[in-house]
Amino acid sequence: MTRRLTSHDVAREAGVSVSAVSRAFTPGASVSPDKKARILRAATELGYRPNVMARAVATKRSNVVGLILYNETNRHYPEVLLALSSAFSAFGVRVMLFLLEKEDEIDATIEHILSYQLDGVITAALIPSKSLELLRSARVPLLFYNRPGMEGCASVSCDHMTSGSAIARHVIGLGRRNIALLRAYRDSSVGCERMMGVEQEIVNAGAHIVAEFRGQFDYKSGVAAALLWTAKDAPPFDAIIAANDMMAIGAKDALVYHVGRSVPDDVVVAGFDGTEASQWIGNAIPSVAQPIEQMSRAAASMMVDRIADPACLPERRLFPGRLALPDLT
Amino acid sequence: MTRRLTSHDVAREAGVSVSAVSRAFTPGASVSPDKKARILRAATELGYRPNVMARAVATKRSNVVGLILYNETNRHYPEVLLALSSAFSAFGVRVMLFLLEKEDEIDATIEHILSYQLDGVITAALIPSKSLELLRSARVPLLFYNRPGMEGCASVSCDHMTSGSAIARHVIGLGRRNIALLRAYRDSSVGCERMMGVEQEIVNAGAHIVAEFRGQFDYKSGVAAALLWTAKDAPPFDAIIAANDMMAIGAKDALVYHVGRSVPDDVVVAGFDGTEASQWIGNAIPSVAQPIEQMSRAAASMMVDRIADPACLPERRLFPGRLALPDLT
DNA sequence: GCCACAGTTGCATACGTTTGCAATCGGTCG
DNA sequence: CGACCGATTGCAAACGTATGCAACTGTGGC
Repeated sequence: MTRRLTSHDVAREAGVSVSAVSRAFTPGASVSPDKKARILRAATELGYRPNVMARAVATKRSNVVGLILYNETNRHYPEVLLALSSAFSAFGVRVMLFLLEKEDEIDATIEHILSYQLDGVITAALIPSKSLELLRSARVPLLFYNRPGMEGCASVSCDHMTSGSAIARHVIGLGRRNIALLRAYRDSSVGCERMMGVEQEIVNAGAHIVAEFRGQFDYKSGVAAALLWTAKDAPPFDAIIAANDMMAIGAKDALVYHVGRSVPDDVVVAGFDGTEASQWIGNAIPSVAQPIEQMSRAAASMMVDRIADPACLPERRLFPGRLALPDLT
Repeated sequence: MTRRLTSHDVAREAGVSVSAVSRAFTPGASVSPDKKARILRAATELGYRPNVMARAVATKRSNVVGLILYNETNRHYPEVLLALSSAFSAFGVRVMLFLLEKEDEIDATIEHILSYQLDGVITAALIPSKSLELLRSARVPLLFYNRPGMEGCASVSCDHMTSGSAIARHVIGLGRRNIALLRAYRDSSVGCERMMGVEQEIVNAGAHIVAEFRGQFDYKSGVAAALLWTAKDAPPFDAIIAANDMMAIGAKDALVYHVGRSVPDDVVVAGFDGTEASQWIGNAIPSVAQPIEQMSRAAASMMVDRIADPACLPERRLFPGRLALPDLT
């Protein structure tokens, strides 16, 4: 039964005290260079690595942040998770994932997070004010990702409204005037902001919203909307703008394969997120991509700052979307 | 400056010792029912939650497992991550993500993992024998996910070979005899196993492999392969089987939109993974889905077992793929 | 030779929990 | 009534690290 190596073992091996070992592994601590070298040599020789958990208990800092995500089918979040995890690792910070299976798990999740002594929390989910208060009183820095966020809370978001205006301008620039809007459900802040931008641009340009439908961000919703809009008695339209790419692709497929319309000749179909699929030759959906890399890096660095100085101002950073137009070769 | 609540606070409030508080929060510990109730009441009243880090130090068990993934564009892994995280949360175990940006980070990552005192490690990446030895000597249970794994290592995988046979049988059942193979790079075990199954079935059925190409699991590779195979002097083919859906969709798109072939009439294109995109009307790619949910649940329960009893046999569980045929309505 | 001083070092304590052990308690059985 | 037994309880020592503080070192200035 081999016991795990501790700083005591290294101290004995190098002929110094445990304090010295601890200091050798703490950047900027007061150790003479030669002693530090001797300790590090002994450590690598024995195969010692400081115990992060014990360090966390002693310093009250875990170097781990929590990430709260919905377990929805939205294929966008996994990508965000990877980008965030990668961005944080540049700061030596790890990410622990907290998935919400159901809406009402959020309070229990916050309780979990509190007991994990995390240094901070990034959430892509809304947080009820009760839990928000809990986090605040425990002084754990909070950062909203793509959420409007509360007053006094830091956030990193894509500027969905101007993204909406941009895609609408592009569609209108293609000569379309009668536009059908494939919205998301009402409490999706991202979906609402996008569509607000879209509407505003349509109004400004004097084009028309001829039909609306609320979907669930998924392929099926797109199909359903397109079928509904092409039933008889439905008003004619020459463009569809959907709140995300999945719905746009669903609508496009239904138009082409079920109804026999030509896309983009008869109808231009546009979406959001700039997913890979939107750029495939077979889909060729104009879209607006979120700058996930930049947003993640910003989130990571803001979080690290807030951990270092909790009194740091709750900045809200907005990143513009990037128009992603399919390469029609 | 409010200090964090500790078991001492609860003990004082409830008029008991810290040990009693600890036992009240430890299932199966020896506390009288009424005292336990009093403690829990005091705890919720104060808003106390045990400190998981400190507990981890004391018990040498963190209730956190590490998950090693490649940061590749493979859209399949994020889904696995979510499923695993969800499966583990049923056991009260959290998942900490370790992303490999580059191939050579694996050893450094293992070092990190060791210093995090994780209870176990699930890896979708190969692990060099040096690091493997490190993990083994630290007695941290290891589980390979969709990797052949070493001797004596537990693993959970999809049975890619029979999946390959199944999809090939399906393609041949559609009357195709001249099949082009869109392989993955040589060191992808998943890709190789799939193609071995495919080849075996083709040979058994007396059909022919008329062309081969190695891709990178991405859309672009599929496009490139299809263009290559339809250049003049290339042998004719009536089916393509690709090592995953992305490549299959790329090949299909190139055939349809660049070359003007009809899919599936002229050429049947099949893939692997049963992604949502493969089932879209516009793609309609026959595929084989991995039973991610079941695999994740199996992985979680195996890992939990191995944590409880490290001497537990290194079982290898293989799950059959599920044929995913597009709904051609 | 003495003092001030900056840089090192180790001791001891703290971090918040768990747990072995011994003590205590109440009850039952002979 | 005493002995024994099981359940409960608190004390104290872990777990592995960080760090304030005092002691110690060697240096230079007067």
